[in-house]
Amino acid sequence: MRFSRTFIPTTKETPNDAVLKSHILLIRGGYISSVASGLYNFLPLGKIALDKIRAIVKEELDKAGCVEVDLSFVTPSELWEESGRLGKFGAELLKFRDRKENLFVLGPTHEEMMVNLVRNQITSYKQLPQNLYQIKTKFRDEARPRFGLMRGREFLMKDGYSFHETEEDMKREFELMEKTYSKIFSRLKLDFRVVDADSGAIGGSGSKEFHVLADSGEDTLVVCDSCDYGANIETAKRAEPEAPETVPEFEGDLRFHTPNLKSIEELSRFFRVEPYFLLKAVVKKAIFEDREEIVVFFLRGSDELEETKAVGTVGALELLDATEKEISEAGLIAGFIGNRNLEISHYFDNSLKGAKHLISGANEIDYHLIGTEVESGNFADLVLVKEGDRCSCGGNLSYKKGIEVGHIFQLGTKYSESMNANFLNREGKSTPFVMGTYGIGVSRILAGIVEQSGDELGIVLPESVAPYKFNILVSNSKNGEQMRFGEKIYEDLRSCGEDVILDDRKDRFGAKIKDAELIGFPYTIIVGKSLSDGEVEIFHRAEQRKEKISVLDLESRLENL
RNA sequence: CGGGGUGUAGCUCAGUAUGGUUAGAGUACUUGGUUUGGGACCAAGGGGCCGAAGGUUCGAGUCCUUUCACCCCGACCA
Repeated sequence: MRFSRTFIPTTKETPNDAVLKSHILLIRGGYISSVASGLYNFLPLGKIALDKIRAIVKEELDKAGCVEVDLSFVTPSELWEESGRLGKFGAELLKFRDRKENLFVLGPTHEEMMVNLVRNQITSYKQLPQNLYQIKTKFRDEARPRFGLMRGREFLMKDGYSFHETEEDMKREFELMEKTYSKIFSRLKLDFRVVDADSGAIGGSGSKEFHVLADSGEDTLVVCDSCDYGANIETAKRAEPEAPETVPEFEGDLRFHTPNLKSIEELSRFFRVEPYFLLKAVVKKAIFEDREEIVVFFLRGSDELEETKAVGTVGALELLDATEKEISEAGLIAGFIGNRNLEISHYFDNSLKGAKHLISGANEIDYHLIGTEVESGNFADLVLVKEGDRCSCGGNLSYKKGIEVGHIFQLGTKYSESMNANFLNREGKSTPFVMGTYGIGVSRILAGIVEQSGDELGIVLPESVAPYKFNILVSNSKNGEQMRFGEKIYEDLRSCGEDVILDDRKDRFGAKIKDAELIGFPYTIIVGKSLSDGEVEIFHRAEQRKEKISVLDLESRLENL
């Protein structure tokens, strides 16, 4: 490609509506342009890069035995009613009617469509397993699109769905997909982590996310420094912390006057007791589909509540902070809440199983109980894992920020049951498919790569993704000798099948090299004034290094890049 | 959906507290000339419904009302 003939609108200024590095650089580099909130055009460079990522995804999936399809983007609302997700997905679904007043949905994900495709077509265990995927535009009417390609409304996603005879076979495929995804992200030269994830409302026994590590990531990951444990903070586990050495000797629910002492800190100081031995009560209002309820979560005073875990524990749609009014209406006294004689729903964190020598609220104003115990109740993992907590391997846990680029899911029979998608098993019995579902955010990967490797000069892309591996920069395009030599390398590389672009624009050297740095061509061959001495330079973008080389050695040097 | 901010040339922004020539700069663009290794210089040009609608006024980019769009923080995010 000749630079002068393609369309690469680079800008010197950073666009006023971009904040994130990847967003700024992709726009400045002429990869994308914005259309409306959460909507982007892919310009020639962006399109090529996206296609290259897409090709890698496809290649690895096909190797793993997956089969590509392409389902219609516009999906009939009936399918969504059938699965029960029309209301649940809510405002994120972009709905509209056709001229006959039929309701349609722009696909945000395609479980329904895919189940609909295979049901009544795959009818026997002999046709299983099957793993179908597509790489296709999705649309989610996000409440707040942001960060450019990172969280757009329209985006390119690979979504795959597998169908199995048994749970075991689905798990086998799940593991295969984990390996396949890891290969894909490795080929894309991403620094990524596979972590345990919250299965969420969708259910299922296992879910893993693939995160590109980057400070700008929206998710917090808990990772171990000595084993390969990693988890989204929403589901992260830790080894039980060791109890402090000084154990308070209180026993037997002694009522103690504690006027106005409400916070963990105040109580800890007053009683000279580690927060570990205080019973912390967190009051929330749980919202269910048909009702609301005040719920109390008990933790050790040294711990904090992880809300996603709490939501899962009570099976609520969401948890809101309870207001003072709601707390007192529920018969609770803020600051003095304890587990004794507590009428309303409450849950204990697992770390409180069999806990003794505790100090808790007495459910009575200005009184606490000392030496109380937790004997029985509903226990669950509720705790927010903190940096510095111990991993079960003994290592140290710390936080990292991640950009979610992949998510694999053991779905089970949720959709096949609700949508009546069955097959005949070996016993001749009609059975719902056991399903897995696997997603990759293809356009988000492009943002993730730039986020992770972009530097102060601009974009840095791995060769596997870069639109052009070689950029031939003719320093002075009016200089016949330079231009002829540039043309020659250009033709040579092209005939070798390399992705190469010839910067034949009439700009000066400074402007062209700035663009080369911004766009991030892996190698820029600078044909300049030293050509008369028989030399050119190769600029290595990632290392920001210039290499002088004799024109005689150029060909063999380029072959080895 | 709550809170905040911004809309003026392709892009980045002045101008708006206090209304008043023909609305500015930089950059980008066109033409001519000089220049040619780190976003050149000189000269001459083209480019604006001042987000939209309504209002106040002799007069509105500027004041008032309504509205739309975009961005940020939060809520939300299979």
